[in-house]
Amino acid sequence: MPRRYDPERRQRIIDAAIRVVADKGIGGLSHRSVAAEADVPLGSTTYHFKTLDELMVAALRQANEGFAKVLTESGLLEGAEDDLAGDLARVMGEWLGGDRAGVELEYELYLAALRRSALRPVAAEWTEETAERLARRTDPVTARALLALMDGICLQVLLTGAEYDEEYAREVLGRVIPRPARPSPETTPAPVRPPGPSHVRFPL
Amino acid sequence: MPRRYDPERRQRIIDAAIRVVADKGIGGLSHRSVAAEADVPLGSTTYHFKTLDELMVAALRQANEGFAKVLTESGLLEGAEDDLAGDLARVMGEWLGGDRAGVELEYELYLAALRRSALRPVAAEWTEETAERLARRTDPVTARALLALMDGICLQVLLTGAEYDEEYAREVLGRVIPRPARPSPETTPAPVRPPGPSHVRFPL
DNA sequence: CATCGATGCGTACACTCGTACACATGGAAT
DNA sequence: ATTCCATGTGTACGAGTGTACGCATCGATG
Repeated sequence: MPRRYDPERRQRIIDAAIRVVADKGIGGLSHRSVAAEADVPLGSTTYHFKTLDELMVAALRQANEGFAKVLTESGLLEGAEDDLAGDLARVMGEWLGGDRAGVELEYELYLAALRRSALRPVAAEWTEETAERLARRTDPVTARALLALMDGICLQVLLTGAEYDEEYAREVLGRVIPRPARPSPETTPAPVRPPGPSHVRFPL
Repeated sequence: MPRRYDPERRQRIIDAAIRVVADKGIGGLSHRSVAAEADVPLGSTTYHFKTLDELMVAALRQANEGFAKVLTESGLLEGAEDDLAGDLARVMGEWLGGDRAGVELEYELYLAALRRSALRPVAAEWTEETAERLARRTDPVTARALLALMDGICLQVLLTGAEYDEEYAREVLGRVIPRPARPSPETTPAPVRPPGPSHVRFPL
């Protein structure tokens, strides 16, 4: 009986759970499948995580760091440039274009909160935090809206199998961001920017 | 042996499947659970739907009509008024405020397409069609963006347990819609009210 | 009437699941 | 040194699963 008193046992189980969800989906998540993937006996997974919900909470917490990391490393949050929409569209592109399975995994766990109330606080926490970080380059309301729109765009891509269109994303994200009020008090509400949808390609 | 040769057997099975998903989630969907709910023998469900994917496709197709119906009945599509954002926000409010379980059901089936490629064409079809209908009151690009944003907003509400804020929705939806540059005098830039991220309630 | 295919019905098999529990082990506290 | 308890291990049980298959029943076709 090797490997007893493994101090990282718990972490290894979480990692294994993430791998399981990544390639078999949430439906394939079970104490047994995780135990096999982590190469630990069944009793070990049930000991550390009494219920699958507990395990999913831990997995979601860890998986959530995926996009957060991309966001951090993009330097987008420190940047002070004007083109926030373009930056976000680019980051989304990198995220979606990179480890697609990882993206699906994150969304699958995130969306699981729809039915599993145990996951809701974690999902809420993540939304809260990300919106807050985003708000550094805009205002809280806009940050939340950008987050919602990004979610919607990603879902359209993932659910329908469409191609991600960065130009399109940049365009519509830009519309959500209020233009910095010009000093001239005259340029009333007009969110300006001629919509010119003519040159925007559609994801099919 | 009553009820043989039931011509509506298939439809009744689909209805039962929807009820099962509605109150036990997709995880609770099985040939047996559906058979019990529809009050038909097991063999009947397996006969009409060889796989659960087939059954889910049928269920999703039918469930998708929920929001579509709300959209139609709202008269939003025929209306020619200016406040499309407000109309959409109102409709969303009605939808979310009404049969909440029904909404969760629709999203659950819709989101299931993330992992089940069999559902993707159906999801894509629905998106396509709804965007098209929406485009009657704006342009195709905007329609798609509105759809994405609405999905994102709904998900934030459903996943985090937050309250739906119609005013907020109206505001940000409005930003996505390009204003036909018209010199209307007093339309204010509408200062924003945050959705109050600080007091998001958790269920439970 | 005879046949045949679509549909319905019941049952059985092999499998996976969560859960429970009894037991082993070793570090920490006393 | 002894005790205690968190942790790890193995096994078993009952419930639920998809699937397959044989038979029953009807409608239509010839």
